[in-house]
Amino acid sequence: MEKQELIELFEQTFPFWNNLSVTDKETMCRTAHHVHFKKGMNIHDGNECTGVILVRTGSLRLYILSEDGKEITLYRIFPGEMCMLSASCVLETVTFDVFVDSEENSDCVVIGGCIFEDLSRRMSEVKIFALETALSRFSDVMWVMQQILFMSMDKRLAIFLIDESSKRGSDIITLTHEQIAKYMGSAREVVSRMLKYFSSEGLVEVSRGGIKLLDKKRIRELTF
Amino acid sequence: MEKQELIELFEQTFPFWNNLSVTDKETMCRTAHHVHFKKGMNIHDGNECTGVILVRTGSLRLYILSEDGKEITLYRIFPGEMCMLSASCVLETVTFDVFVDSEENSDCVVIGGCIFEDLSRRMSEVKIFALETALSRFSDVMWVMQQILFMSMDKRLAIFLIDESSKRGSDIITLTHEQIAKYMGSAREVVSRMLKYFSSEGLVEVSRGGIKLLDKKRIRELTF
DNA sequence: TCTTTTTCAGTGACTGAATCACAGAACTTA
DNA sequence: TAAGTTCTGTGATTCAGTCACTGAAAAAGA
Repeated sequence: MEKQELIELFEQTFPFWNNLSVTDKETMCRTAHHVHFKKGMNIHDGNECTGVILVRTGSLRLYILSEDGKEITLYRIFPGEMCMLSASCVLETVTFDVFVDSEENSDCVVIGGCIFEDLSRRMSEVKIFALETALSRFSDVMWVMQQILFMSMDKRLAIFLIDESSKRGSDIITLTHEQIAKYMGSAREVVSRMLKYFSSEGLVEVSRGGIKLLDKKRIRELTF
Repeated sequence: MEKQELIELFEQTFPFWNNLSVTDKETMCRTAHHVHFKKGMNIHDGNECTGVILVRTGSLRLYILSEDGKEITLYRIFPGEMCMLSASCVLETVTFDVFVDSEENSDCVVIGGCIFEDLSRRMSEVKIFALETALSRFSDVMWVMQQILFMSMDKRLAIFLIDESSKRGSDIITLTHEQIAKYMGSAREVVSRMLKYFSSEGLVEVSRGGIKLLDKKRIRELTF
């Protein structure tokens, strides 16, 4: 990856970039690693401080894990966004363990936690950016929680299908029931059964590894 | 409330206090209101920016509310602590609605949201404090979520009883099943049934409005 | 190409917890 | 002491998650 390219990426990602000293800019560029993560690979497991991860292509999934292996997806990170919670050392106040997987083959740029930590200690601007980035995900997480805690499965699945369809810009969702269940914090069988019900109502058409939305209007009604 | 008393409170609460200008200190003192909240009273409902609330005596309960009235308690705020999420205007990145009730008769000091906002815009130190305070609760909320999502009722109730007993420094917990259910994000009947089971096992003794912990050792074992 | 293996989906039985609809007991207040 | 309110107990029901297993479809290997 070109240095110029890296600088451009940093410019658009970090509002504080232009206020950094030449030395700090140099350090950032020199220490930033361009990393390719294979689909399904675990990137961060709550232990060491992986650092700040910028996603260029692909997507990451951030989740919590129970002792008996149950996962709840908190949110996903798409190109242009970044993962701040993986830089646990920058955010001492965040004490719960998050896990990060690469959902697809993803190209990322990783900035070592200590580099960022050093910057954030010296420049309040950087610290504010880190805190705000982390805090803004708090709201995403609360939305997920409200869905899991307050909404019925049919409503949640409808919301998921509509969201996913608009995000990907397609009426065909190529995800397995297992994946959907993970995103929704539910179980595969539950998703399968609900999809079958949706299908019997003519809302969707299910096939192996894919769901086609037939009647978005009526699916959307379920989300109200 | 004496001005001197107020200054002392601010000194121990806000690490940035001594770096404020005399004018700012003056403004803070002049605009801070000493408010008494009656037990059970709603203090903040997610709409207007109530401001930063410092608890002096009593306790507040912060919770989210579903459309059909179900509540999940996120955390509680005790003397010496403060509620930052009620200052929604200071934290633009927090977009979900929280509700705050006074659990008991509580003496609080409220600093208007706009005063704090103005400060935080001018002094990065104040902004960092606000963000860090809010973010530190993120971890509390995640702990609550992990309990609700991953743990069985008996374990959760055991954790609650042990926590509450150590917090109040007493083996007798004077809460109704209804209150416990609200704190735990469950239903009264469920708590009643589980308490009856605990009682049949000789772990606790239940009476109207109170629970006496008989065998803390075995209750604690349930929390593992 | 034809197996073999792996991944994905379908299904019935079961369990835990939330909800509903009561009833009765124990305090409070008039 | 009666009446009202708050708190608790209980059975029936529903919903979602879990378990155990099956078959179907796709991918990999021979």
